[in-house]
Amino acid sequence: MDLQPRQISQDKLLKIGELAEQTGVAVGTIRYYETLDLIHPVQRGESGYRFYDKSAIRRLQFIRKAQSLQFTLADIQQVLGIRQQGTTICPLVQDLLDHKITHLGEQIERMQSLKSDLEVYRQQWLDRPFDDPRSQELCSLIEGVTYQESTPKSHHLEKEL
Amino acid sequence: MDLQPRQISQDKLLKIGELAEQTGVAVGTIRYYETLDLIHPVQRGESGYRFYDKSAIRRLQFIRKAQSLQFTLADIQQVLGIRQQGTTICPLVQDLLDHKITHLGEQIERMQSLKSDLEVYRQQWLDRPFDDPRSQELCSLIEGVTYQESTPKSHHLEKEL
DNA sequence: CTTGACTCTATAGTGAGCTATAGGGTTTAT
DNA sequence: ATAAACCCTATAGCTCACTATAGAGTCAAG
Repeated sequence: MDLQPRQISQDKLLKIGELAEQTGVAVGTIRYYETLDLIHPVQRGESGYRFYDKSAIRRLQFIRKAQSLQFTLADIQQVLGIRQQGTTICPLVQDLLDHKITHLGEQIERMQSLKSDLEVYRQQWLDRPFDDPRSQELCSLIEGVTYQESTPKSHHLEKEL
Repeated sequence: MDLQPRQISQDKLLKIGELAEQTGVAVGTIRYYETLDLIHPVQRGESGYRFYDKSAIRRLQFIRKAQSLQFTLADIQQVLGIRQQGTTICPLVQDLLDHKITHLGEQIERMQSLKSDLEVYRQQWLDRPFDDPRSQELCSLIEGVTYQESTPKSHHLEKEL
């Protein structure tokens, strides 16, 4: 009956499938993210269809980048959620960022250390003939690598990022 | 009736609770790892109790280290499993190591890049007064960071490690 | 004006890595 | 000899991040 169901459209808006295609994030995943308040459509059509603007693309890209770096959706929720509430909670953001930066630094160090452990291991493996019985010992190269964590409860770190 | 239930004990063996305490890995988790063949007791008492030697401690530490660096239990299974079968599958180990080393390098790079993004973001946040309306824009600093992945299907990487 | 591709909601299932519980047996200290 | 603290198996449940399914409505092309 109405001529234009998308009244507000300044630019062209994207339906969820189009957004999915442009970002490589599955439709179902986008809807799932919405239940977590990670992303919302700028409007809904009368039919209930979701419509997104271009910022949704950047938003999804940000989420994917953070995720690929081991940030959980809860982490991302925090960062994005705090933003939405304006600037009154800056110290909180500050803490969060400091925390993440520190943890990231630690994790990079540990990954670098494991990487060189593995490189040593690989080199030893290469230098040795297949049937050398001492290959058994090589495991100590891996098993023996020093491993100190900041907290005694080893599970803590993984949740800290 | 028998004087020493632990016949073979050259050194003193650990019961599962002691192993758990010494490593910080929960008893239930150790039993769970056993179902995955990641670790086994050196013997069972007549009662069915598990007894471990010291190598079990190093084994669990290795597993935790690898895990904290995003290796899955399946990855660890492979590395440890291959070891157990001797040296006949060296090329496979080689591939696995190469693969992991490469991926680790990539991930380190990406983490470094995110870290500096976050440092910029934090600095900007610090430089700006709490009530500055432009704080909104800061999000583009995070949302706008360049994000290129090696594969178009973004989910692949996480499973590759 | 119908067909097919798309969308909606709601709910259930997946896999990884555990954690908890039930219902029992064993060891150890008093 | 009895109670606490430990151990056993088997099974169920949990969190995270999705993915799939059912059952229904909507939109765009021919």
